[in-house]
Amino acid sequence: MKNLKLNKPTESEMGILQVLWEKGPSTVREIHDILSQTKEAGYTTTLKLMQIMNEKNLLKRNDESKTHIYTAVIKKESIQKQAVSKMINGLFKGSPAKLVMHALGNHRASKEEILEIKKYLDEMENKEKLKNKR
Amino acid sequence: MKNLKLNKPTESEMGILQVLWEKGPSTVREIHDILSQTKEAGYTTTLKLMQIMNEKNLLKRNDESKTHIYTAVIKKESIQKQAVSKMINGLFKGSPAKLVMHALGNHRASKEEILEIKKYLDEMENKEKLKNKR
DNA sequence: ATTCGCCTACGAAATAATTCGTAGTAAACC
DNA sequence: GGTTTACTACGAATTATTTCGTAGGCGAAT
Repeated sequence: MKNLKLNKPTESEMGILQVLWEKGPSTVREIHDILSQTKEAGYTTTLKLMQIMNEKNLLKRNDESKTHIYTAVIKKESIQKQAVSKMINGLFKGSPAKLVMHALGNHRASKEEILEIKKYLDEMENKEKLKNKR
Repeated sequence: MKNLKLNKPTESEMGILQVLWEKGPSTVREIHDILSQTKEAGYTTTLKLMQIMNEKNLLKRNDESKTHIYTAVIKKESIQKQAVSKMINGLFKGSPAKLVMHALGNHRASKEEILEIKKYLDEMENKEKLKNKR
């Protein structure tokens, strides 16, 4: 049996994952350079972190060449889902609508985005209706 | 000058805050009993945590009677706002709409809630228009 | 007055997460 | 060939967070 534990990434690990999701497979150096723009940290710190993440199966790596290339194993969508759920269950006590309005209230959305959301809501309502008919 | 540091609550501290927000000012015992339903922990652990939070000014307490009563100092709204921002800037890279759709996609919203959100969106659009007219 | 139950205070252990120094190695360079 | 440069490996220190045992106090019940 494989070691497929459900390891949730720590705060710093999230930082690394986000860069990997954005850039795709990368070397430690690449990740580190990007993270350095925002955050103070030594190179070996980033390296160590990524090694640990590799052990935890958050990342996998290709070490054919001397300079290893890391890839995110865990999918962004799964973390997003998990994070949204946690927030709705915790901070917004079961009300997705409250979260939605907070999100829209504090972060300007473009007209296109607003339309998109409306469309999405319409679809939800239709599905709802269909279900009730049965 | 007062010690008003910007202490962000840890994971466990969040648990306590959430109960306090829900129930209002409470004793350690009350908080602990509620947390115990979900999570294994000794009473003195909860106590210690709340004492620390008091020092950090996350809570304040009334110790007139032997059994102290704690109140959340930090407002739920401010944490919500902070959490939503973090999520939009990090996981959803600047797109509130994506977050919104994730939230609605994975957590059933009632018809009323959907209507409410639509109303909210309409208001946003109107404000937008007014602004453009000026 | 003694015991019992519940409360606070607080040190300190246990655990988790982060950070970094040092050593070793291979390729590139002079 | 010797030196410089850029990597990895990894132990171990540091810092943050969580957990709990133990001591002492106060009031109600016996």
